[in-house]
This record gives sequence, structure tokens and C-alpha cells, in this order.
Amino acid sequence: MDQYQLAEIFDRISALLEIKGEVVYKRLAYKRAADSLRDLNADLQQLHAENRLEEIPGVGKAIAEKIAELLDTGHLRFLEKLEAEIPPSLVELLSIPEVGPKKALLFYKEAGVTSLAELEAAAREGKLSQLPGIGPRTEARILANIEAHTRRSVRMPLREARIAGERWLRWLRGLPGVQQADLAGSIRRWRSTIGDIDLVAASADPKPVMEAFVNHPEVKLVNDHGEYKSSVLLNSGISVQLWVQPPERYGTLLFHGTGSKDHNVRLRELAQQRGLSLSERGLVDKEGREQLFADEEQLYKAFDLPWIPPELRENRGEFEAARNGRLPELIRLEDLTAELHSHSNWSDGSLPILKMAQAARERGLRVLAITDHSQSLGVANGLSPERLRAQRKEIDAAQAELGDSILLLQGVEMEIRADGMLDLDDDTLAGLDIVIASLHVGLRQPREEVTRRMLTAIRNPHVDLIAHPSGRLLGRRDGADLDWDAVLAAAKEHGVALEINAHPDRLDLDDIYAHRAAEMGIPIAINTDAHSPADMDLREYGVYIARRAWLGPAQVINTWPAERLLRWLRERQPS
DNA sequence: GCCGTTTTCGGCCCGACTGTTTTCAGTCG
Repeated sequence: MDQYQLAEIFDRISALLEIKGEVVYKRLAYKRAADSLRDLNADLQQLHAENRLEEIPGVGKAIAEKIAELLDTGHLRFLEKLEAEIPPSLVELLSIPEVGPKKALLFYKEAGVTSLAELEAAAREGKLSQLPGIGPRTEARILANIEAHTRRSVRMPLREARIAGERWLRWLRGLPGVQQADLAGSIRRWRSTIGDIDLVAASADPKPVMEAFVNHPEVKLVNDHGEYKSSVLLNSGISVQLWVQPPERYGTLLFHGTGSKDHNVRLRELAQQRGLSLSERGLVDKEGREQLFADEEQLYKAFDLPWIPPELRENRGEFEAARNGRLPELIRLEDLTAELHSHSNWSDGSLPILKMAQAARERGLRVLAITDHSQSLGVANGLSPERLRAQRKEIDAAQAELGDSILLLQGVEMEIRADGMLDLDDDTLAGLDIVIASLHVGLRQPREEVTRRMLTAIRNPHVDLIAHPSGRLLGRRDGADLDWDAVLAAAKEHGVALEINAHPDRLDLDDIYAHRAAEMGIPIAINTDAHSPADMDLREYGVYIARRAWLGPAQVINTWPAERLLRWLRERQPS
């Protein structure tokens, strides 16, 4: 059982305790422990063996004992008892907006509801509105929320949300009286999936802005409509939320709207320690005197902190780093000078090699690796050893045409086959400039099996890079159930780079694993997996995932000058 | 349940909005 599985168990305990009506701080303690386990950068088994579990932040005696029990036995009696009391399926009710722990428990106790399907049935039969404190309006809203939830059960991909969000932002900025407006929330933090679109605006007179917002023609349903905050559901099924405050309060508002929640809580705790109270409206002392902030820099400065980039605001140590002057120098788009994973029309790419190279050059890249699929991926017209040898001639010809404006590398994206074998022989691999290995098939295999396949690839001396390691497709397909401890350890041992695939459908490695990998000293690549020139413009998404992983340019091999990159590739070759 | 340059006990983030109420609980971000 690894740290992520443990984190999920403690999240579940937290949700069950919440429904059970335990004092709120007890369930918060379990949630903090879960977050902390997820961010842990140490060997859990070793901590346990050395009796040092309580050194994990948010883990005290009681939770340490539970971690130990789970590590030793794979079970937790405490959880089993809890689940006997509260049906575990009740937790899914909490995913419906407007249904929190109190209502979930009420529906269970008074209407016998134990699952989402039963809640929907009860709402349709009008049973909910007969319960105390629940009226017909609440019942109707719950039903509408369940229907919306089943239509769009997954979070939106970041790119879709950004495109929609930017359109709204342009509209908002065009309204009379709006002096400033920004995308906030998880879009501003570049999370890979987005729940809803959060907007903030500065206006001396919020009311007409709110009126315009809730009356926008795309609005299907108004959920909230207040003076400072409104939220709506669009015809497209997307939720949009808008906060407005006067310009002199815009700094605290933008901070508040950006989150994350845990980050905001930390700053409010810091305020409290100083006898102050922080909200989206400002900073207030005990006598009620207000201090206002028009921008975020000033707000952080009031706490003797440098401005913290939104991508880092996840309460994963950014406050400690900021306090000690140790915030990372984050990578930027212009630092990327190489694309090391791309496809031509030799396999499933759209264009010939020369055209792809010209497109890369136009985008300021200095190195492009052509890495078409290998033979077993028939649907993508994967390359055999013979076709790879033939492709080399075309790459040489393109290089001659391009001169030294951009360096072309011949590589391959080799299948890690479902049977555990690699798709090309070592002699063929030795003839290539760069070898990428990746999983496309057999992603649903059991953990041991799929991990073993991945380790075979990492241990092959010709393999330089693992592309989109988990194989996930956001919102469509979960990644493989890899043993990440083993994968990261092997990548470290063999000096194999791991990719942050920049394609918005993948964003894989995710920021959590990329952060762990980089901390271990594993080289990271940011590639778009371009099948066309337009794909190369998606590099930004990879860069922001890297920023969320606290990466600087030095840790990313695509920023290295060509000579250094070539030396790294050469030195990885077995002599 | 956790935690301590105010504390080993008594705290633990804050305000907006809604619905069902007659002064507030629940939910959300």
C-alpha cells in the first residue's frame, strides 16, 4: 500500500466522519493527514520501520497508529467499524452541489437514502420536500444538480475551460464600470482539470455588473445572485462564478478567488496569529480597522512574504519556501528550445518531416526529434526496423535542406507491448539518436504486471525517455495502476528521463509525480507529442504543469543547449 | 485529531448567499 492509496483512505474517513456529524476538526485532521501523505517525499515503509510516522505533518499518535495498521495488515478496523455505521455509498451524495453532510445524513436517516440513484428517486417522488428544513425549491435544485452531475460527471479539461473562460473575460472587461478583471480559481492555477470557471472583477459599482452577468444570453440557470457574488449554469452545462469588489479591494478578491482553498486558509491562519482577520474584502484588526489591498503583491507583503505564483498555491510548502526566500525560479515557455517527441506522416502525424521541422523552427525551437510509432502499433502505421532505416535518409535530406537552423534527431516512440516485450531489437535502437518508450496498450493490467513492463523499458540501456508515463487520457481513461515508487526509483537508477506530456488531453506526468521525480534528481522532459504544427503551440500547458511541480529550467532537458543534450544522449548509450 | 516564539489545553478561516424561517443553519469556495 503506497502513500496515495493511504491518502485516499484517510480522505474517505474524513468524508464519513463529516456525515456522521463528528466535530469538524476531527475530520479536518484526517483530511490534513491525507493531503500530507500525498505530498510526502520520503519512504513511508522506512518511516514506519524507524517509528517516525509522527514526523509527518498533521500526523499524531492516533493517525500514526492507523497508518501502521494499514501498512502491516492492509486493513483498518476503525474504517470497517465506521462503514458499518455509515453506508460508504453515502459519500457520493456529497458530490452533488447543495448536498452537504447534514442533508446527506438527514436523507439517510429519515428517507432511507443510501446512494445517488436512491436520492434521485426520492426527489422525483417528492419525498425530500416532506423532510424538516427541506422545501420544494431545495428539492427541485437537488434534482437539477443530480441531472447536471450525470451529464457532466467529470471535470472539464483545462484547455476547454481556458478557451471558454477567456471568452467570458473579454466580455466582462468590455462591460461599463469594470476596471479590471481576471480568470481566477483553478484555471489561474493551471490545474489539469477544472470544475467551474471563476471570474473576478473590480468595479466601483458591482450591482450592474452582476445584473449583466446573470442576464447573459448563455445563462440557463441562476444559482446565486448576490451583491458581491453570483453563480450561473450555462446552456453548455458549464458553471461560471463571478465575484465583484471595488478596485481598492481587488487584491484580496483576486487572492480569494484564486485559491486554492488550502492556500487561502493558511494565509488566514497567519492573519489570525497576528490578531487580524483576512477575507476577500480586506484585512481587519480587532478594533475593526480595515487595511485594503488593490493588488496581490501588497497583500503578501503585509505578511512579509514575496508574491507567490498561482501555480504554487496548493499548500504544498509554498509558505515555508516563501518565508525562507526559497521560492523556485520557475521555468517559462521561452526556456524551451527543443521538442523531443513528435510524429511525421511516416506514422500517424499529418505532415512530412521537413514541414514539421520548419514549423518547429518558426516557433523558435533549435532541436526537433522525429519519434514516430513503432511497428506493433498498427493503427498508427508504426515503423519496422526497415522503415526506420529508410526514414533516416529522409531525415538526413531534410537536415541538409535546413542547414544549421534547427537540429533534427531521429528517434522512435517504441511500444511497451502488452506481453511485456519491447517492440524493437537492441541493434535497431542503437542506430537511433533518441529512444522513447511508452504504454498505449494493456493499461488495465494489474499493478504488478504493468509495472513490470514499465521497468523492462526503463532498464533497457537504449531507452532515454518514458513518454506520458501513466497513459491517462483526461476525462476518458484512467492511467495505468503503476507502482510509482518502483518506477521513480528505476528511472533514478538508470538516469532515464520522464516526460510531462503537454497535450491537454494528457498532462502526464501530473504535477505531483513530476515534483517527486524532480526532487529525486530524475531529468524531466516537456514535449507536446506533436502530430501537427498546431500541437506545438500546446507547449505552454506542459510548462505550467512543470511550474506546478516547482520545476526550474535546469531540471528540464528541453532547455539544454543542443550540445549538452547530445552529450547526455551519447553518454547514455552503452559503449 | 493535531498542535504550541502567546498555549501541553483550548483553540482550530472567513464571508456570501439561499431557503425556510421568524433569527439562522447549511453549503460553498
